[in-house]
Amino acid sequence: MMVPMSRYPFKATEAKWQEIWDERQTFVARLEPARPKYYVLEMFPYPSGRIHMGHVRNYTLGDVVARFKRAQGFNVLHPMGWDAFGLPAENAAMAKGVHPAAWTYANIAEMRDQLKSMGLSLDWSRELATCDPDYYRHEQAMFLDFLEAGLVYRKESSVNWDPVDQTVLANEQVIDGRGWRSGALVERRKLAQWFLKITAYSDELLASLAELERWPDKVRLMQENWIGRSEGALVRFPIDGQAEPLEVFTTRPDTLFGASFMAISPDHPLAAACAAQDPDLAAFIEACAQLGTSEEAIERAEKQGYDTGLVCRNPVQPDQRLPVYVANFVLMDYGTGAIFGCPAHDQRDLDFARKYGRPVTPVVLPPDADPARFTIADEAYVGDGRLFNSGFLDGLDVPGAKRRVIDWLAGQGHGESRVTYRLRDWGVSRQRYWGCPIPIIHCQRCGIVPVPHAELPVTLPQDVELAGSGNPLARHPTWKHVACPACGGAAERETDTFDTFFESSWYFARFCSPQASEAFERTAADYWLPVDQYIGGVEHAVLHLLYSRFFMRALTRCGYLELEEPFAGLFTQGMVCHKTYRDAAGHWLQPDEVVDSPDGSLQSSSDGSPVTAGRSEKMSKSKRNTVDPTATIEAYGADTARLFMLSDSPPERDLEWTEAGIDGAWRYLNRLWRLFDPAERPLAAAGAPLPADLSPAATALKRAIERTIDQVTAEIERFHFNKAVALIRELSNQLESFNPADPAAPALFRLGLTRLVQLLGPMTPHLAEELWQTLGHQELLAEAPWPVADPAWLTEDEVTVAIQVNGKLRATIRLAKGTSRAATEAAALAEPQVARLLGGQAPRRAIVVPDKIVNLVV
RNA sequence: GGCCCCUUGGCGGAAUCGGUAGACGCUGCAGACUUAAAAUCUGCUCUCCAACCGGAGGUCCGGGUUCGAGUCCCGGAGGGGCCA
Repeated sequence: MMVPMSRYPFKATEAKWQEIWDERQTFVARLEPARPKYYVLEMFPYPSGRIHMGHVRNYTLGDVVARFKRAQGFNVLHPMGWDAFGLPAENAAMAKGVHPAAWTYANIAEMRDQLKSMGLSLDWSRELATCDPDYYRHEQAMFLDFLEAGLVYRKESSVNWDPVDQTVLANEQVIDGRGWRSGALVERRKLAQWFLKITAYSDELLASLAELERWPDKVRLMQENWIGRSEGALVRFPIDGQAEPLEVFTTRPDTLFGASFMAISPDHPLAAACAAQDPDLAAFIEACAQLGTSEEAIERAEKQGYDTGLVCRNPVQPDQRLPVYVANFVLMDYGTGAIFGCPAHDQRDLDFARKYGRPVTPVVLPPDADPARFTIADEAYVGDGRLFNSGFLDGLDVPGAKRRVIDWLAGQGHGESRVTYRLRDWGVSRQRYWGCPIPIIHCQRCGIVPVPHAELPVTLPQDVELAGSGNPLARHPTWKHVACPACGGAAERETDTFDTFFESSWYFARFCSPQASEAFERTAADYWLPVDQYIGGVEHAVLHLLYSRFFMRALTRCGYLELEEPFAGLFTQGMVCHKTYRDAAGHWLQPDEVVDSPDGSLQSSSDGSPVTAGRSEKMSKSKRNTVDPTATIEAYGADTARLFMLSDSPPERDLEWTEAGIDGAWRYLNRLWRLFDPAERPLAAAGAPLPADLSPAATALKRAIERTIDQVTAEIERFHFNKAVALIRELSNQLESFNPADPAAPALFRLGLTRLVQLLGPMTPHLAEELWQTLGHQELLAEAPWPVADPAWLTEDEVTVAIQVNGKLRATIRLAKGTSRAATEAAALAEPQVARLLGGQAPRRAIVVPDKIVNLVV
């Protein structure tokens, strides 16, 4: 066995093993019902053209889990696909004159090669792209089934409308109230759109969060906030001269006696009714529509109202007249689209009351305040206290007053308790070309007609003109014109396409049977689902993950699957960051455009002008602080990049990309390579037993080997990959410095190196596979079982006990494990260093924790 | 504004339960090898006092609980996230 002990030839080695894994179909998953399964999934990428460091980190983390679980004997499913619909393809098409499909598939081809160069243990036979009609035909069928199940409806809803581009904008395309492309002021416009009834599951989606024990608390909290359950009351305020009362949802019914006005949303039907007789009001409502649709924009805008002239009566004190305003800060989508204003105890209401001269009556008295003198200046009091100025509620605390007033309202027929949610139904219509067509036909006579299942998929037309205004599908000369499936008359297709979150809400289930003619093959889905470990960025904490949870419930209701929670375990990784650089003019510079001077200053590599380094930020094109993973893999190999991704930073935290860190990983791989030099460290024959008599050093090494197996296994299980790497490095340091002349050395080297390679397998698979072969193994490391520590060597017979005097460490002693309290204390007192400090005095008190610590108090 | 999280050497970080703070690595310094450099190897690298032995301080700041606090509690500062 001759191994060339120069530098580790990563290029040839990585190519060699990737080819072997591929040929032997090592990572192709097969349904084997008798074996325990483990489904590892990383969030699939958008095919933007090139992978970035965030991908490298994400897929490295997932690959460690996949390879680890495989070694532990699980039947692992680890697939990859493409989130292939979306706006960037349309933008690229317009900018470069390529068809979105051509652009997308070219990007996929490129990125597939890049991912393959990472040596990931993926089952590529299950690859899918969501823009493939064979994929999206199923979601069209799902939509129709949801429609039938009552989970889909169509309603008028506000969208951000760019009046110059004549197009609908997503919220993130609105920057400071203007269209990102045209720069025109964005308007709010009503459009009939399709909605999925996610709110039908509000309570369930909220309650089940508690069962997602392997999800980060942070994400569960975010979803909880997003669903936003609030308990309160529905209150009916009679309107003078009208039969129908004004319905209001409030979380503070206890402050009803402090009401001083009513406010309704500009979109409220009552506002429209009043505007019909009042042109000024109509103009005001029009102006509110300029505000855009985001809550943030509405919140930041100045509070404005318009008095409709209508008057409500306060149910708890009917003599009180409450003017009704149309107000720009009341949202139609939340509660009932109407509120009562209690200025003393709500800041927004207070600002409004001050502006329009409404009275401010405090009704909750803070603890210790004097009821005769307590007044509200320009800050509302939102805290706890006792009710006053409130008739039959006087003297109650806030929760008590809420219960009391709700009982009273219910008794009088003026209201009842009510739970509302912040969560809104999911609007899935997008006025774009590069998305899944919504399989609906609009017929003049029959109305809304589903496309018959047999005619699915509704595919996108190839010939499309993307430049221009409005929805490209609507502008297409022929595509939308069809015969009505019901009456045969002339009708038109729906020209909107689905939100791309639609595709990502079920792709993980499709991976179980990606070629099946039906959406899911039940045996496969039942076997593989749920995903055991899902890994991705925290930016998807709410939308994607919540939609998917809803989707599985909806699919279950429609008989597709039997599954509630798609992701049993979730891990959210941190971002990859890098230093930022700017030249004297303030332009961002790429890292490779900056050179270090010997004096420590930074200069531009092109013209030598001075450069300032900024703080480390998430890698982004705009800050030009990206590092191309392919260049790194070219220069150092995939294993180096992977190892660096796992070292140092815990995976949930942000990782600082540094050249020094990459160098460090590369040096370590070469060090490992040299560790296998048979001239330096001859190995015993495979299977040769350890000598019976071990030197103390050999015993310690043997123990270290076994303990490392045990600890690395535990750390990988806990996702503490940085600690696992540290432990592995520690063991290789010990092997490196072990005396080759020790009689047990050849056997210990073989054992230690074997274990080292096995533990490294999930992290640096190519090098590990190569070294595994060097050790003489015929089978692949990728198919070898995970090592198990010999428990006999995990227990120490001697332990180090720390001795403190008054809480300060003064000495450490070695004692036999399990030494009694009394003996431990005696040994501590006998320690010369301790005896000196005690000066012959007996300690006042001695705390003894056997095998751990002694604290002597004097 | 509300809720939640974080803060440990020059740097990334380690320290399952309240029990030896700084594992592992990066950087830096010194040395070995070399004609020289790279690569590699060895040693040192929290601060202060001390030639050495050793000692004092130290986990954002201020309090508290405890024999003992990076870890628990209260208050504050700074940073981040979510919701407004």
